[in-house]
Amino acid sequence: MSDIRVRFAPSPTGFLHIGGVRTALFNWLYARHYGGTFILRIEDTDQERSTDESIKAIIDGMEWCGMDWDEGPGRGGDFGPYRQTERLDIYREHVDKLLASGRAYKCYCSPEELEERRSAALAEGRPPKYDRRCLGRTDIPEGRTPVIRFKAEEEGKTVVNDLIKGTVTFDNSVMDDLIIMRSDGFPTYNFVVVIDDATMKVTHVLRGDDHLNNTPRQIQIYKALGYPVPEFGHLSMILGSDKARLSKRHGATSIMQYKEMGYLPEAMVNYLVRLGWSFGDQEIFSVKEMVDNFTLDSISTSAAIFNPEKLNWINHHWINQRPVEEIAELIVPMLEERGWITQRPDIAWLSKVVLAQREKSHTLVELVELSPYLFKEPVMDEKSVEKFLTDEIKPVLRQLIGLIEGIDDFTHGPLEAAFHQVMEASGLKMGKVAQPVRVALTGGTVSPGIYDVLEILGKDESLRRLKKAVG
RNA sequence: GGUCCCUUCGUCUAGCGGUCUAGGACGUCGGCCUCUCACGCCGUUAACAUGGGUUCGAGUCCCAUAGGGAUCACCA
Repeated sequence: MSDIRVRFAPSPTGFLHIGGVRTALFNWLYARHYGGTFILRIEDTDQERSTDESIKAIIDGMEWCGMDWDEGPGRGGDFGPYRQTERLDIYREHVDKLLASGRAYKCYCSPEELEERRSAALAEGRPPKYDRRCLGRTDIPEGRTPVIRFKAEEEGKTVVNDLIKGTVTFDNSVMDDLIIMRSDGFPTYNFVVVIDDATMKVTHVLRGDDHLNNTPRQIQIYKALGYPVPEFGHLSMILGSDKARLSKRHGATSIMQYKEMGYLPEAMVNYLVRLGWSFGDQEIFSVKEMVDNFTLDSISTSAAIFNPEKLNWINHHWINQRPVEEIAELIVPMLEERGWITQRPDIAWLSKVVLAQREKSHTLVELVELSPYLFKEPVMDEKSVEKFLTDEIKPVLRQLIGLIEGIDDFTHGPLEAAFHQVMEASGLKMGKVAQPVRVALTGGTVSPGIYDVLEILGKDESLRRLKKAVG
């Protein structure tokens, strides 16, 4: 194992977001490619919004995608705990250290005062920066619990040598003294993320580029504490079709929603990896190919728009790649949900359904919804009945019924022979015979190949439907 | 508004100074195949944001402008 250590650190305030999955994926791939360690850490210092259900959603999503972590919830590790609410002592220790060294100080300004000064500054067009009035303050106001601020560098520049964006320079004068511990005793994000990454010995921080602006202040904290500064790599965001940050109004954003919509994890991961990463002209990647070829230098710097059509295409590809039996297993719950089956179906039989329908399906849900007539009485489409189940064709169908009744091996070969016999006798072309049969069996004009439909339905059911159609 | 990031077909992207009259993929459109619908196959469509430099030569380097995004909380 190399000494590369990366992490994915979501906050459990909702479901696992598509953007988060992509960030996790890049970290995971980086770790797996170089034989490093992948850490899952739960950032739950926001007590108000964090929930256990969300933690479960994150874990479920990660597992569904096949991203396993080496350290973190359920796995343990030498640098835990891996939930921030269980690390409060560690943060306190570091705050004290900063306080002692003079790199942090107590601030008694109330939120109201701060807000007042903030808006005043904004109104005058000045940057809203904390004026340090509590730095070195000796009078302690009664009845106020202070926050603790980090004393930022006043002069010079802080340089981020970003693995993806390149060298980014920030002027220290734009950074103010950020609050590292709130009055309720809970530390804040920009502080804990540093402590966690430092104490967990994270070597590479790969995260969304919405954090790029936070990086210089974090670097200052690393330095103030004497910790080595990790490498940073800031991934650009995933956008919706209107170039705005991906959100609910662009459709599904939760990874598990995609599972429910009938997407395969290998398809999601394949699609997501190509959003911002490329390997020549290759579009289709197995997990192994991704791991083998993943490097940071082929990550693009610009934001990418999430494109459902391409996802569909990739999902279609992977649906057709999986063993049919596995797809059959995956659609069982969907069939149950719809009440189309009441007991566990025969997987060998269900696999035939999958085989017949998967080519035209972008998702598992589509595959299922293409097939109601294979599970229950078909709904007869009036126009199709009128057009194809004519009086002229009925004698032909009766002949076919007669022939079919004599078939014991109800499979493609014998069925085809029966059709050809009927075609010869009637002088009709395949299309003229197949369409009426299709309508009789499925209620409509769209279905898999007619022999497949017959075979899936089976002899008894096929004959029943055909007889019903000829009256 | 300040700061930071980004800018090749509608979309994802290849391109790392000459091989680019810019390649692939999704999508679109057309065709072939065909028992329907699809799949598949073949073809089509369409882009270097703009303006200056640097260079013998720029999609590729630099600078402006424009546009987009992010961020400026006792959220993460």
